[in-house]
Amino acid sequence: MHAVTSTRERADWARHAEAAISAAGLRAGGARMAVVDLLAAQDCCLSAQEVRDALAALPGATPGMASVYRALDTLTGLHLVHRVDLGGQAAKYEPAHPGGDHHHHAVCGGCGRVLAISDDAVERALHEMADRMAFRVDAHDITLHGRCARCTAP
Amino acid sequence: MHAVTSTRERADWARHAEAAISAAGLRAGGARMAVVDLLAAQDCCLSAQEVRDALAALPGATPGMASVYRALDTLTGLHLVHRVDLGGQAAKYEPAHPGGDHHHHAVCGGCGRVLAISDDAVERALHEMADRMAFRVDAHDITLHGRCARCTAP
DNA sequence: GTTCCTGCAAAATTTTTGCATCAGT
DNA sequence: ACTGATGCAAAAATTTTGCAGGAAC
Repeated sequence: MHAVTSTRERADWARHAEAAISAAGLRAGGARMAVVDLLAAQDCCLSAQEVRDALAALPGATPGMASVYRALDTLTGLHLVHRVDLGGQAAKYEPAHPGGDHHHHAVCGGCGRVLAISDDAVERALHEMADRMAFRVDAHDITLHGRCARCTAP
Repeated sequence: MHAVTSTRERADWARHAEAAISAAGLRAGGARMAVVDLLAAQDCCLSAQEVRDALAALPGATPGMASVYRALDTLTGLHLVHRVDLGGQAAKYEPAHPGGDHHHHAVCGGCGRVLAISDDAVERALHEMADRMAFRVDAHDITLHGRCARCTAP
């Protein structure tokens, strides 16, 4: 039930993102590609600040926060990145894998960790609900709040 | 399927909130109670700024933003209020009705309106998933993004 | 060479905190 | 009266914007 993203999928996403950026008539700038490459290597979602910090830890020039935000905005606009609001102050971002790896998030109130979750039955019920609604559903997010196994003390 | 909150439920919530505040050893201060009364009258969620603006439009003293935030924090801590992050910049808040009126949100990308939604099948699937998980689920949020009927132009 | 991208700095937004004063119990 | 709540102001945190210079195509 843990949504796992394979190394293959990650590389695929980075290539897909690069192609989509190019197809949109946009350029492969340094900061933008650094963000793509960093996100491609992630399992879970990152905040803009976390993206910047991670890039700062890497060799090479560190992009400014503004460029990180602009890159994330652009990628979100191209549906290459999914923006996630988990209740903290800062929004988080993660790669949107075209085919599989559709997942949601469980936030532990104890340690703050974010777990990826996925469940076919829930997705099915959600889609059936969407079909019955007078609302065209483009995307959906589910966030669970609670305690992870490690933080559930007896 | 529209989650409707009756006048009765609203009054109940305000009374319940007042009792819970008192039971927690907290006081019925002016700003705090103004926020409770305002939220009790709402159908949908409001941001802190919207709460403050609505209170400013009412006769009587207008509480400061800090007091609004503190009231909302306190109420959220007592599980009287539910904090909702719908993807905008500001968090929103709505009364947490003890028994019924468990609902989620659909955000229209066209007009920005927020619709309340609820679906038993989805809730059931979600609870079944929670039972299978190594994670104690205390609360969950579902947010749909898309277009409302009015904004789906042909 | 043209146009977009980037970085810095400044600003706008949202939320939190310190402290003196006021109000509820 | 005692203690917690409030308001103001300042600060912190997050995100956006303007503009000059640099990079991609």
